[in-house]
Amino acid sequence: MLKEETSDASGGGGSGNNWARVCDTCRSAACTVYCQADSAYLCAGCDARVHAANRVASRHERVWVCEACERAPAAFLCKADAASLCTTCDAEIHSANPLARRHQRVPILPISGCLYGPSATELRGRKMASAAETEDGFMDPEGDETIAEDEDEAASWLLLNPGKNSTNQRNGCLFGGEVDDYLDIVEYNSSVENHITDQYNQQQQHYSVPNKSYGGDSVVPIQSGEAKDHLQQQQHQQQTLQFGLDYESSKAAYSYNGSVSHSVSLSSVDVGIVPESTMSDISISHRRPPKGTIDLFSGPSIQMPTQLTPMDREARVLRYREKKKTRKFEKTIRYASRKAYAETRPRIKGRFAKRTDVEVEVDQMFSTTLMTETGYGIVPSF
DNA sequence: CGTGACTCGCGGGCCACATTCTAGC
DNA sequence: CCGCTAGAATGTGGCCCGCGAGTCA
Repeated sequence: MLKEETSDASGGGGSGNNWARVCDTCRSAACTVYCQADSAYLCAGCDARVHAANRVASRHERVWVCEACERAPAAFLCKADAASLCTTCDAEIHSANPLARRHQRVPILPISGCLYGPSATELRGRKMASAAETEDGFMDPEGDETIAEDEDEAASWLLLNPGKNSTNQRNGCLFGGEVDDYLDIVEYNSSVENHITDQYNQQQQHYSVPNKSYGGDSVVPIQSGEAKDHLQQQQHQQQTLQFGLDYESSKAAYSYNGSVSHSVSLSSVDVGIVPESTMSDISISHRRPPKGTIDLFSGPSIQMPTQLTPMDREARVLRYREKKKTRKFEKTIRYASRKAYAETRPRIKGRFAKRTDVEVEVDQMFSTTLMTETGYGIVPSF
């Protein structure tokens, strides 16, 4: 019904055009809230009317629309700017300069009922209780069997990330899939801090944002230019990478300045190409943890929860389903320069073959040209 | 209904080498 | 502590081949 034009609801509507999104119901007024259950953008009037219609509708969770682009659900509240921002705008605005990066932001909690009624804290409990209801929009249409399957699968791998979940739990809110997903990305940047926070600062009340010690932004994933276009690929990648993070190696990863922008002009860019320098920074912490540190895969760092409350399990399953919806299976290119080289290498039956001296010379010429045209950091071999 | 032969599609392995990273000095 | 160097590890794309699933007699 109202699901048309909402496919970009997951924060992708950031800076497409400057026009505010119109209400999906009346099609006349600018939307002010996004209803997660209906997947619809509504103006204040329609929101009040639709969600006051009955008790079920009144429990629909809504989030404010981004104040910057007015086209996507807000995911973060910037305290410094006193503005609600979607993930895209948040990333753009707060990666603009070092000062902006230090803005403290907190995830926006969904609201339900009357927008000026009960507090979000009260409503959170309701969401937990009603999460299994079909009108929450998360119910799997495939039926109970699939759900049980999902839950089993979810339980099998979601448990690998206890710290993150505990953070959300501490926050007292099960975020919508979009926000939660974003936090998973963010967690690449902030996992270290959150990990420590989880261990040593159980009293912290809200999702940890400040990150002064590393000079980077713990909330906004650094993205610019091409990298922003491949945010989703990075999501997947970073979700994977975060499991391999450890404190020492992540410190190195935090040293990047976030202003890297590479242009990729290869013909086969239909896969997610991650800016090389950024990814190399990431790879610092991923590929080979320095000796003397503990890899999460081999060490005892992951503390598997011995027992899950039904609420915990439900929350994890919901998060898993949301992630499952947004999974990206496209191959992610971590090093565009290596891709460029691989594409130019001679092959015999698909295998790389040794190059002749002539080919080496040609390749050197190509490398020089490519470097000047694309900005890749390709160093010709001598 | 069970079994063997055949086809089809998927996924892993292989290759060379530039790049990246670590250890040692 | 910093810089340099040597060596090891990593990642990249296209093709081949094995294996499982599906179909048919």
